[in-house]
Amino acid sequence: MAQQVEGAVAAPKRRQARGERRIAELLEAAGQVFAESGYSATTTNAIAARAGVSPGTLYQYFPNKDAIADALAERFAAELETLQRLLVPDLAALPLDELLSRVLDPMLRFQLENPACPVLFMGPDVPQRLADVHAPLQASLLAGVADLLGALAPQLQPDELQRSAAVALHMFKGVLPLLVTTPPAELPALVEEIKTMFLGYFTVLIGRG
Amino acid sequence: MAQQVEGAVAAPKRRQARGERRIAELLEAAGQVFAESGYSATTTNAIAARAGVSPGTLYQYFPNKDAIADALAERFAAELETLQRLLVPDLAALPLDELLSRVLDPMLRFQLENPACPVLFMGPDVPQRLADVHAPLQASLLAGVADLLGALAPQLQPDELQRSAAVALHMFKGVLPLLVTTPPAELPALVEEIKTMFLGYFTVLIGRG
DNA sequence: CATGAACGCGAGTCATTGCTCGCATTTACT
DNA sequence: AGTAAATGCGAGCAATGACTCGCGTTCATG
Repeated sequence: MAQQVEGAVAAPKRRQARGERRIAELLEAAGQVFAESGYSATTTNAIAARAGVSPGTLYQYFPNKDAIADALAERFAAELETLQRLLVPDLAALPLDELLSRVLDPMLRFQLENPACPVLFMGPDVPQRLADVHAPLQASLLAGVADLLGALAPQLQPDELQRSAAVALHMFKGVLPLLVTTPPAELPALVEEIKTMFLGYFTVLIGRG
Repeated sequence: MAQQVEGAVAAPKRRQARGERRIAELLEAAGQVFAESGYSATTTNAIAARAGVSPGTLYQYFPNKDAIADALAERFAAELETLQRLLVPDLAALPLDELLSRVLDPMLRFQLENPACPVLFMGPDVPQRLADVHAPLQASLLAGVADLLGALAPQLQPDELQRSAAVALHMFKGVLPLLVTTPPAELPALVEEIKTMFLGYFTVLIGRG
């Protein structure tokens, strides 16, 4: 991030100010185009055009199309890993609706600001390597949800917890497209509705003797 | 469908026996490949190869790639329209779990047998024309769900019904990937879990005075 | 069997798109 | 100002994939 000093560390590229900005712009543009068109249908030329630069400029900062997706996905992975730390079983002590707010609010905000995230993580047309790279994160998220559910509903068996956690994650994924297509004015109501959805499901899970 | 007669109607192609079979094989293959790779990432050559024919043969029956997706989508649309007729508000008289079984069982079976359906109807990379063609069906499904919900929870306002119906539909979409990746032995349990998910959500919606 | 039409093939064409290269411009530092 | 490196461009190169074409095969009919 900070290499104004001439001594420099690791990657001692000199004039990084513009470069870093360009990279950020390119990733932003890539995120938009990926979100709109999916992975295979987006062209590098479209990304460059969206960022307002020429194809050559794009390829000065990224060796190929995959690398762009990688860089975006890595950023997403880092943020998701941070968000995942919210999924501690201690939360189970809270009232269910507050628990849901604590977990869902940051998660939904992140997804709203990064609509390309689900495309790159779960699109059917992403390069296999990218899918492999993020399988562990998916698994870890799943485990986090399963643990939380286990704390909420101790009577459930491990395989039931796995299944319920998987269903919960897929419910979440499923409503993401709604987030980005909903006009901002109706967002709060939608977020409430999503919480209601989880509230209902989890209540049934907990209430099963 | 049945044109053994030589008089013929509309499209009086003569030797349809083999041809119809090929078309069915090609659509079946296309469904598989679309489901695996999404629209833009599937190549017509891959479809032909999956069907065990040459590219030229494929293009004898379909003018272009879009037409293949169209044919598949039209078939899906027809089946979905049939399934949608199950969504009558009369169902609201039934116990909630039986209502859910009546609606979800056929729906889930259809989706399980046609994994390409969500890809073609909701993929971000389908040609715009295809998306337009099926927007009405989507809207009609949404209205059906909203009506059913209205019968179940009469105290909800129209805009709340719309929102809840949209969320319900997206929940459904979201769990579809689970269906096709779940080993057959665990399918019944998954289906039960999906019903539980809707049961919880709808119960909260109904129970709100 | 003869014949014409449907069927089938797969190498080849053409447009698209990922990507490169040579050169011009900007910037940081002397 | 002088410089060298970083940045920028956009016309093109090459690979991919949608689609065609000419020819051979199979089948329903007379």
